[in-house]
Amino acid sequence: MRMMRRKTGQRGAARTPAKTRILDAAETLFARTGFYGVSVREITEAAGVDVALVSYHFGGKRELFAAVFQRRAQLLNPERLAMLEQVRRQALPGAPALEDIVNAFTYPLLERSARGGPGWKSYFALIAQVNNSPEWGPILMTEYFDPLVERFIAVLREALPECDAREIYWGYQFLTGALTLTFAETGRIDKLSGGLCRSTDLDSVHARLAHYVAAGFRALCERARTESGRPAPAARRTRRATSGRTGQRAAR
Amino acid sequence: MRMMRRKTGQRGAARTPAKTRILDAAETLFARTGFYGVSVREITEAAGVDVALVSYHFGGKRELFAAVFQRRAQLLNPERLAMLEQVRRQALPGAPALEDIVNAFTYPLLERSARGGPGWKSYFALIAQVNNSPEWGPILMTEYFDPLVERFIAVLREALPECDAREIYWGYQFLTGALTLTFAETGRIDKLSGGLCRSTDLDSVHARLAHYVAAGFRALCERARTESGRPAPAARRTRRATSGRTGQRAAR
DNA sequence: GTCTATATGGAGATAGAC
DNA sequence: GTCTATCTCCATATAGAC
Repeated sequence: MRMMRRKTGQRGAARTPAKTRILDAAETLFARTGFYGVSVREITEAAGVDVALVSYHFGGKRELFAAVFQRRAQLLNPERLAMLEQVRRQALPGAPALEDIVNAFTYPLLERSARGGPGWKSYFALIAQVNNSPEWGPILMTEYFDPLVERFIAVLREALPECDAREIYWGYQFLTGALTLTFAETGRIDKLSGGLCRSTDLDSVHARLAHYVAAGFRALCERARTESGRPAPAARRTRRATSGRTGQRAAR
Repeated sequence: MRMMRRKTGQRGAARTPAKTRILDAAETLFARTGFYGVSVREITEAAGVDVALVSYHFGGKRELFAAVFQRRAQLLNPERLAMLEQVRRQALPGAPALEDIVNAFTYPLLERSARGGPGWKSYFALIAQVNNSPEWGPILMTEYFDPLVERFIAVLREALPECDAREIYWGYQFLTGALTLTFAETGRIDKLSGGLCRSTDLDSVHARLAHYVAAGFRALCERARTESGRPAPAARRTRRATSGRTGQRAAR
């Protein structure tokens, strides 16, 4: 995509390889309308290469989709792991603050989506869709990101040693949902807020998400400690934590 | 879907109308692979009706998609609004607890996804995809849900009168991201947790999400109050809130 | 590694009979 | 309201020349 030398024709010294051009174009287009919303012809036309090269280089459309997904995951995950380990070292002999753990998880992503260029931007929009897809999520997210996630969850558990593991898993799910919706940059918050917030403003997300999530984790652990057995917020009575009955009960 | 009387042929007294059968089948299939991942032929075959009826009843495939989306939104939103007003009344003369506001927003959805039957389950999986789609999100979510969201945000602002509006909008975005990923039920948390948590267990989500989100809102308001001007968690020094430098800074 | 040409099947939509 | 038949176009994939 960036700096491409105009279609086919001049194969001078430094022309981008067809395989890369296909990956770049596919990334942009898949991010826009998903796997089924783009044809390989659209991709190869945008890339300025021949249709048949998708089969040659990747095997088929599905393999191309996986290759797009894998390419940048490989670059991201080592950096995120390194940042996590750095955070751990600096906190020794104690455990790191939750905010720092969450930040090590999200910052490398937010930073690249904000300032890494259009390829990264598309990539994260694609992740938003895949993460929420019953078809692709269990395949691609699991394969390319869950090893890293397991490491993060292990460190979160160190930081919350009293906390039931289930609270951590649910807290992580809420985190990844909030994060990936951010990547979709649908502009919905722009309209809702009358322009006060912009979905492209990832620095604002960076400034807030780790605080939000860390507080959420702490609340889950607190809840598990004090009200195990209680089914849901709607069934409580005290003010400030919750007030009155708010409607139907959860269980039953 | 439920109780359908087997294909075409016996048009006895109470056969489900073709229009409904199409909506039901489309809901299931769109939820699985998205708008482009299903053909109208697959839909009408699953519905046991003729292909041409999609054009006749809806105009075309895109209009069918919107109709699927609209059908249940119309049922949900009045109930959510009523629950919100009930929560407000019961809290008078004060403002409701954040947990109760969030719960009024999420409970009618979680409850139906958990116990409303397969149609509702598919519907929410579809919402998860639409909410994270740069193509459909800005159109469908905005049209069918944002009027309701604006009302919720107004009540949240009443409950957090000192808080900058931007914090509320970002807090809402994180909420809707966490909620809709839950609806996708990708089974990722099952694998990650080794079976300790199940993505189909929406009662566990109901027991946790409002606490998590309410704590997150409070943390955002606190952050805005105490550290406006600070760019991000990575740049702080105190322990427990955050510790040390964790890596690159956010802004600049 | 890249391109031409083609095989084979499916897409969405509609005119018009019933 | 529903179905038959068909129009037109596009999909993915591959065989084989260069």
